[in-house]
Amino acid sequence: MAEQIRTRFAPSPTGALHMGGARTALFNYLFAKQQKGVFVLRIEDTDKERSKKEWEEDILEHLSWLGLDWDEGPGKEGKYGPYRQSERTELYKKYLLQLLEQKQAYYCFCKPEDLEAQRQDQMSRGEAPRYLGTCRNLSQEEQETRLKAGESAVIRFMVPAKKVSFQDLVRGTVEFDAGLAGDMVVAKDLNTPLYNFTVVVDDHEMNITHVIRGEDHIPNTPKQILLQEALGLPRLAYGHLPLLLGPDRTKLSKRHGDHSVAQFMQEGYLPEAIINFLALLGWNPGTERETFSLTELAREFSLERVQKGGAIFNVSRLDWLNGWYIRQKSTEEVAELCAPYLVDAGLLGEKEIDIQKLAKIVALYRERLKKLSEIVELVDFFFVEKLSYDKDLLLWKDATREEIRSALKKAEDIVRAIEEKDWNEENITKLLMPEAEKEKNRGYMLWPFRVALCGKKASAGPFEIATVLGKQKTISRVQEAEQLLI
RNA sequence: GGUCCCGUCGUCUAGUGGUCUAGGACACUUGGUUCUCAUCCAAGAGAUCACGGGUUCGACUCCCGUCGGGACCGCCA
Repeated sequence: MAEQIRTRFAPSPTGALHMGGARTALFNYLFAKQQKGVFVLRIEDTDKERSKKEWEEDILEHLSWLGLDWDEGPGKEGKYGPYRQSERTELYKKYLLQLLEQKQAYYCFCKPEDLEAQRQDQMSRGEAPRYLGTCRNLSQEEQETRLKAGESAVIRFMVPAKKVSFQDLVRGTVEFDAGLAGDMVVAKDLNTPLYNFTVVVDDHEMNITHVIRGEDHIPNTPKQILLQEALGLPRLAYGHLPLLLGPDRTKLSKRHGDHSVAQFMQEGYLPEAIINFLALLGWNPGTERETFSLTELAREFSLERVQKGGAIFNVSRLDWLNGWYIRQKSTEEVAELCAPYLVDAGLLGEKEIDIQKLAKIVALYRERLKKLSEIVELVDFFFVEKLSYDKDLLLWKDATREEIRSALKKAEDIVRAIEEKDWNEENITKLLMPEAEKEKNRGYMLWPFRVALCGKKASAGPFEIATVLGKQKTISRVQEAEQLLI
């Protein structure tokens, strides 16, 4: 039996889960699921300064919201835990000691300021900045005495000066001269290992088989491979994903605005839409199909079909997908999803939520929604007592106030004659439409009638609105409009 | 600057030597459907396949070069 595929998403809790991270997580999830493998979530919180519990919570919460459930990770302990690097210090220490004993790592006493000056100097001369190896040949004794004397030091890995090439799952052969940057710091001390080191240890210890991450990690891969070789660990499979880009074609970042998943969730984007959108950014099924659920994606996904070039994060496409997913839902479901927005806007009390009633309103607007948050300004007129709008809005084309007012009066009379029990869309349409036909064109009656009911230049149809509004409110709003025109 | 990666409509992309006078989707424009908006339907505009040179009977597809864009060069991850 072939070895089970294991992928991982390894965010550092130094900020909210953003779209780029979500897409990396998604691709790892899809690859694992499609191969009947395991998707691991590992929190890389070795940077004690910048890591915050709240960010970890944000990441966990939004990953779950997106439906990217991890098989192992925080809250879902498996046999390779713990899944927070801050809880694995002893493990890293063991490997650090191994490296030191093998004389493939050494203590470096160079001052950060000196190193920085060196870098500046190299840069100014147009050279590649690299560590010169000042402490590389310090004897064991000297290292120990200086350490005992309390001199501050870091641990450097003796990077072999050789070319490393690996088969990237999306790019093919990638070759690097790893020695170029000089010996790298793998830990500040035995209890404070750094990124490139902990990744190598954990990916091995957690039995990860495929490392799928952003293209920005390509330069880290050869370093990690060399570390694996020094530690005697097997090499993993790597796949580097194209970056998510801003409109200026640079890596998506804060500069391009807030792209946290939390933000999109608040605005009323559906997880299905975000997943679908993200999946098609850098990957495609090879068919002309555009919409996929998570499960369908997991079935279709393959790393071979992942794009090499970066992709611009194009919100209008997300909007279209989001609208599409909203239209796929039942009115009850959409009402359920919209309710919190109406409550937040103060249009509805928490306790007054009646999904059946709300569904009738939502039914008129479901196909107009791109984001759930838009529901508020679309349907607010159903919830307020008195409308406020510019009276000129009632005027249709070249009609005079008088003409409009009399059309409204006619509509009012017709509507008034309808019995409460017969108040439904069919009847209202049947009685009002012929009358509207008598005008120069229907707009002379329908436009002001509709504006009178909702106070907006764009809305659902007048008969639908009247039906939901009810007879009393319909009549009073038409009367109010007539008043405005006097 | 060095190293590495990438380069088909505005955007996401299909395309693995001939079926491509380059297909789809979003966005855009126009028309149709009960006044508006949206949906839906139909149509349209939009890509000298970055450029130059090879290889080949034939290149968007293979090779080389050029140009352009990006990522990375931390005691962050």
